[in-house]
Amino acid sequence: MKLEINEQLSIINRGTVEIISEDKLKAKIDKKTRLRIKFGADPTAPDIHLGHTVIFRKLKQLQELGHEIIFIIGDFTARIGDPSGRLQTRPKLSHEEIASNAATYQEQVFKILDREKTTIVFNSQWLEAIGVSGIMELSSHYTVARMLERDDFTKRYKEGKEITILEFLYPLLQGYDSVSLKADVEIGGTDQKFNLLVGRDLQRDYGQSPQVVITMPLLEGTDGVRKMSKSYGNYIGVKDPAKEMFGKIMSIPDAIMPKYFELLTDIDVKSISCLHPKEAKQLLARELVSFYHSMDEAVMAQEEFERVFGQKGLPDEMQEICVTEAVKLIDLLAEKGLVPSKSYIRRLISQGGVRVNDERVTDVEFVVNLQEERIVIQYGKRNFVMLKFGQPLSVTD
RNA sequence: GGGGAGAUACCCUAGCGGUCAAAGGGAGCAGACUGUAAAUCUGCCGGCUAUGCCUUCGGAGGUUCAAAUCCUCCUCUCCCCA
Repeated sequence: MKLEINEQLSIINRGTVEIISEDKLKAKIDKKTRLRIKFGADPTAPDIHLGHTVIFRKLKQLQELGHEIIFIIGDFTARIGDPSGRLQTRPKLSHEEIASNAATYQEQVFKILDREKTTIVFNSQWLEAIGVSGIMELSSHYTVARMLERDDFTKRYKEGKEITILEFLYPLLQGYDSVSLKADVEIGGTDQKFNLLVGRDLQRDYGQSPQVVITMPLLEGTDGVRKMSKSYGNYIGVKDPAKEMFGKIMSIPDAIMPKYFELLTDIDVKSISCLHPKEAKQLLARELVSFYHSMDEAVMAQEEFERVFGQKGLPDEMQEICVTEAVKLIDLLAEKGLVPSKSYIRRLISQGGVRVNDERVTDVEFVVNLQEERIVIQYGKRNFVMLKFGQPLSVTD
């Protein structure tokens, strides 16, 4: 159970970008076997994607090493609405939304972390109480010049973009969390480095031993370039259905595959180097789908993937639509809300991206006739719909 | 408080009275090629009852036959000075 310090460190080191500092971490472990490890997240968007799991996996490892994971739900900060987006202030979340976000968040997090061994706290517990005088006290511990050292602040400042005071407050509040919790270690993405360091400074100012900071790499999304994020549309959600997850993983560029293996699985990266990239990617996809769904679903997802994209076959489940009379393809898809607009589907057709029963449709005015038993429409690379002859749902009008 | 610059489609950015649904780049989508990889080539990329019509260039008014472009007010952002 209890490992040698060096063994512990080698586990902790795996995949991390930086530990500030390793010596201090060693000293802390030496002194106290069970460290208080802090990680915070705002429950603004409840959907967790693989990018987030990089850190959760690290927390899990630390948990297995016997340390205490303190998971902060930033309900207070979420309520203010994180302004770092840019021009638009995010809508302020209500208590109910935060509560429900926090709940779905936890449900996903505990696919990785051990619920029993995780302490969950809400930062409103202490931030609610500090009040204006608390903020004043807190802000006196840090200077504007130091704030502006932060990369993105510097950049925005130079580019003439706005920075609100609230944003200056953020690192301070986050740092204050560390003070309140007397954290030994705080872990975060590399983009959090500054905030994590502020925590150290504040702890020192408040007479505590500064926390050790561990940063983890940001995982690129399915485009392989930008960090995985819901707003870039390049994310793979842990709640994504098995088949979708499988497909998304297959679409990542080869170049970032090793990184995915390293940060998202326990598979030895070296062991995949002899595989054909496609094989390796399938292994990756299977591994992840198995973890977040099940082995069976992973196998099924792969089978279907091969069939649909390898052999141009059909998925075994498709959305079904009931039709009662001959309709124009365009109207059908647009009215069912399957495509954003009629212009969109028109374009798709004229570009050869639509097939009806495997035959490419070239006529924009194409009318679906109901002679055939079943009609399968493929629009775009991965969207399928099956038409069924049906009775009208409602006769009244 | 004073002075200056600016707000353009998902993002960045041109346009500065008609030829503007608006150049260019990125992202995205589709086709070819493939391994739903990369690279490359091609096309698309506001909406519609579609050779035309409608709504868009921060907001509201105004000038004009005609406005993203000119004027007025408003909102917001940035810079310089205090």
